Amino acid sequence: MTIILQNAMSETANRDRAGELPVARLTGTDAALREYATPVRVRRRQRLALDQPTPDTVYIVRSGLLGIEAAIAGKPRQLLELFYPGDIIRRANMPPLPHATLTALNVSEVWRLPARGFEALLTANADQNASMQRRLGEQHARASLHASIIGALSGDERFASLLIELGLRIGLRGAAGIGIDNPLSRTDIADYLALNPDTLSRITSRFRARGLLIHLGSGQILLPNWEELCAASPIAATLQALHTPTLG
Amino acid sequence: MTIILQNAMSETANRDRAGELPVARLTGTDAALREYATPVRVRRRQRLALDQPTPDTVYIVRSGLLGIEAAIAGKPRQLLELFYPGDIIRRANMPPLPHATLTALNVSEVWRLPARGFEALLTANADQNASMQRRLGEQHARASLHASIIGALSGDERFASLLIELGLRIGLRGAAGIGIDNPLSRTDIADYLALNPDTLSRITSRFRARGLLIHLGSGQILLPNWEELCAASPIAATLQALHTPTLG
DNA sequence: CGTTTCGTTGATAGTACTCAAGTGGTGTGG
DNA sequence: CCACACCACTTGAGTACTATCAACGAAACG
Repeated sequence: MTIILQNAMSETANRDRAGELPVARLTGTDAALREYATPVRVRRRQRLALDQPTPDTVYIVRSGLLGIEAAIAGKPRQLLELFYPGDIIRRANMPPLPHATLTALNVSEVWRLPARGFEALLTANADQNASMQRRLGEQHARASLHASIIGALSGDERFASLLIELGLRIGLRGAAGIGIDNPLSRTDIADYLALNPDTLSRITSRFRARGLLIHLGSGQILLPNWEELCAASPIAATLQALHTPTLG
Repeated sequence: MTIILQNAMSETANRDRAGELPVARLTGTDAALREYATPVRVRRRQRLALDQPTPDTVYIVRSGLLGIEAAIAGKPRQLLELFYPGDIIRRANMPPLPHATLTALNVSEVWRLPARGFEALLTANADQNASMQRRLGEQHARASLHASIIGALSGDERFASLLIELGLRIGLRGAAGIGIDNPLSRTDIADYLALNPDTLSRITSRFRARGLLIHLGSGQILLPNWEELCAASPIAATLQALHTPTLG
């Protein structure tokens, strides 16, 4: 099965994807951005400084997968938000919760900008400004949807929604289904979906029994039945809209 | 008690507040904004068009209190986000969920701008751009915190957090405690906190028994013990940071 | 003054959490 | 090569919390 995945043609091969090599092609606006930015490569589980709100560094994801962690006093750790290539990360957009850290969930490359440079870039270039605005709006929509998922969906539905999101973002279409490489750890998923790790384990067992999920080992999973997986989440259409790259 | 509230001096009287008269004083940036904007007055429960994502109208709250509602298929209605004076509302920042509507939760005034006018405003004025960016960032932080609240806190803690938020935003400090005028309906609160209305009723009963909440009738409530209320929420400090107006 | 709507409360059921024991894979040392 | 420890994960039993359903009470409205 793994071989099938590796050789499979992906329908989404023309866009950035977590876990792949950093994109080399630069658009015009990317080149302008590059002048202000410092490229930073991070390994898996590496943390990026996010504690001090005053300097307010801006990160722009080039490749890989990152996440914001935080913990409310006396409560288990939470994974607040996931960041994909193109996303903009800054402390001021996150709630001032204790132990808020930006962590690379996979090997990633980000561009680091001082807040002043970011602001200067936006005011200098109207197109750049509009595209950043649009991207921040998408991220806001995703954050709001995440609250909706946690508040309204059952555990099974939450997990199905995450699998759909990951499939759309970093999935590779193969003959046996959609393969996902290097996903989040079980603890990460539990923290993201506001579930207990034990409960999540029960859910994954149910999904395997239903034929929705196959564990391939070493962090590789396979989604053999995309149709039925989408049927298991009441927001499959919304996820499709938010996690498919806009062509414009 | 009502009289006490009406005559009470408020420590926060110098800022916009829901339920009061629209602010009349315009700063320089406000005046620039005003050229592009159409003022719209809405009564309680009035809905504003938000369905079509293409024209993407931008609303800026001048006074009052509004909220975004949505419903996932087969699930109860949700109140995704609350908007206070100064907030920026646009469809593109919200997830594409069915039945998404913008509703005035109190008598309010908003400024309506076409998306093009909003963009033009931002590119024309760097200060305006920076301040809008900052505001959108705050709103993002609040949306993210809301997910955190729903995901990690118990029903009692969620309700305490909402009372603190409302107290900070629209509360009037009186001799008997902090009074709040015209709050959300019971259903609104339940939909916002991702709780069942019946469960919420039990929680309010507990809060009254604990001396944290007094119902005054006709939508007026009183928080007699702010200290203890803050102790009932693990994120009181975070709420304070996000819902106190920045002096800059 | 009836009707309607909203809010409260009790009994019951469902779901997820907690704690604990068990399983499987991996790496290390004998 | 095997024994062992270690870790992540799984699974079972009991518990806590919230949802559901139904009945009741109170306030608003015509």
